[in-house]
Amino acid sequence: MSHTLGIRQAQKQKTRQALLDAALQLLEEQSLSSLGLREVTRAVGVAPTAFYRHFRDMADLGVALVEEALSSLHTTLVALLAATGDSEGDDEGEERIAATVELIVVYVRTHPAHVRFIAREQHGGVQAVRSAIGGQLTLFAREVKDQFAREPESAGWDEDDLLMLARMYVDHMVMTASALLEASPDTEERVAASARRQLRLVSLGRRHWLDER
Amino acid sequence: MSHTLGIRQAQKQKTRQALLDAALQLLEEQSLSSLGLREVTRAVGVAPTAFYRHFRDMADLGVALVEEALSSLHTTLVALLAATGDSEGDDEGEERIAATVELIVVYVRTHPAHVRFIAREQHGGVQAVRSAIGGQLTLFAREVKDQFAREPESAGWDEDDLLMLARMYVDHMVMTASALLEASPDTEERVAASARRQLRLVSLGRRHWLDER
DNA sequence: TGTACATCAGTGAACGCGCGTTCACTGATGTAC
DNA sequence: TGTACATCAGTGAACGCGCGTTCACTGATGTAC
Repeated sequence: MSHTLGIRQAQKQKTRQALLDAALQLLEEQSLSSLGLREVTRAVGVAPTAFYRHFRDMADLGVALVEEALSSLHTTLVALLAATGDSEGDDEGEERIAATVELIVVYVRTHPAHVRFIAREQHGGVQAVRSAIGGQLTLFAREVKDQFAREPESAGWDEDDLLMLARMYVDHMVMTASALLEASPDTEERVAASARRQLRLVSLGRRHWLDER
Repeated sequence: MSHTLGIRQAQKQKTRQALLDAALQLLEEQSLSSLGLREVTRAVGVAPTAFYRHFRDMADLGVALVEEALSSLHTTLVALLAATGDSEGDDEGEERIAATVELIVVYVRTHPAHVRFIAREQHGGVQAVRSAIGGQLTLFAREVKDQFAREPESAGWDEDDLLMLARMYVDHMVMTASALLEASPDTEERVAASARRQLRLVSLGRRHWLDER
């Protein structure tokens, strides 16, 4: 009685996923606007024309990749926020900062191609993909803001300032992830240490935000 | 007795500059890895083969563009640091922050194509161009660090922390510039205001950096 | 200043190649009875 | 369960096109005497 999706549809989805995977791998070495449809189908082992059964063009595939990449990032972010919510006041947030950076390090290690894709296409040459990424990052910032709003340190903050702070965190995460990509295994710890100090600085600024009136 | 460079060499340089200008304009709508040599020569009005008198390939032209874009940014940065050096202690640095953001706003208005190029190719698909940009930004960070080192607020800071702070400023500038590009004339002021608040937050963090020991 | 030769920025024809897209097709899967 | 027809993911040939690169060239500019 279980709904098994049908052989045809299952096979179609498998091909679609293969196209996405192949594209993502090819995009490690080039940008979306120079990636060809034939390159992708060749890598998968299907005829070029099969591509059209799944995507209108490469921009369309790019938008699908954004969805895939950022939904996995979303999972990570939610985990990060949950971990962030507890243990307060005891160590000035040092533990949270370490956990945040560690999560980013692990994410980059497990999803390097996704991170590279997002960093590259965030300002890349394909309009539809840029908008998709921008929209998702704005959503992320709003979630982070909502989390911040629940924390006691945010008493007295107005909405705009909270959103600004959240954007700093999100942008900093993307930047750290991208910096970790370029790092070799032995410079990785340096990058992580620098990211932690930057978060510490922002956290200090946050704590003193309302001091001056 | 003045050295007038010669008609031939002057004409060559003029063509070279025309190629750079045409490429920069074409790159507003696409990324370097998808820009063709023939597109560029067609826009200038010379034969495709003339390209090889000036550049080995498009990556080579890209590196030349990085030099052009970041040397004008360098001029702006030096002006910014000079303006930053004076007037201390009276208004918590609010004036300096306003001046910094205003300088970025003006720079983006006067050099939008250069800004877009740097933002796009910083993580783009052409290795040589990525390295060129990365190297220049690192140089910038070092200059900013040297300026910071001269300021009284930096007493007691170690080298690594100063460099980290400088990188935050440089990265923030690039990010703000890129955000301003996407902004319409009526959202521009919102972006600028947010950038100022972010700088204020960092500045607060800087002031309290040594508090905790 | 004038002449003879060298240099070299830009030309234009030619090449082979891979591209995106079209089209009519095939044959396994799905559906109706 | 079996049969007859519909659907549709993937095929393969064909197309016109613009690409990067080669090559021998031209003619204005530069140089030596």
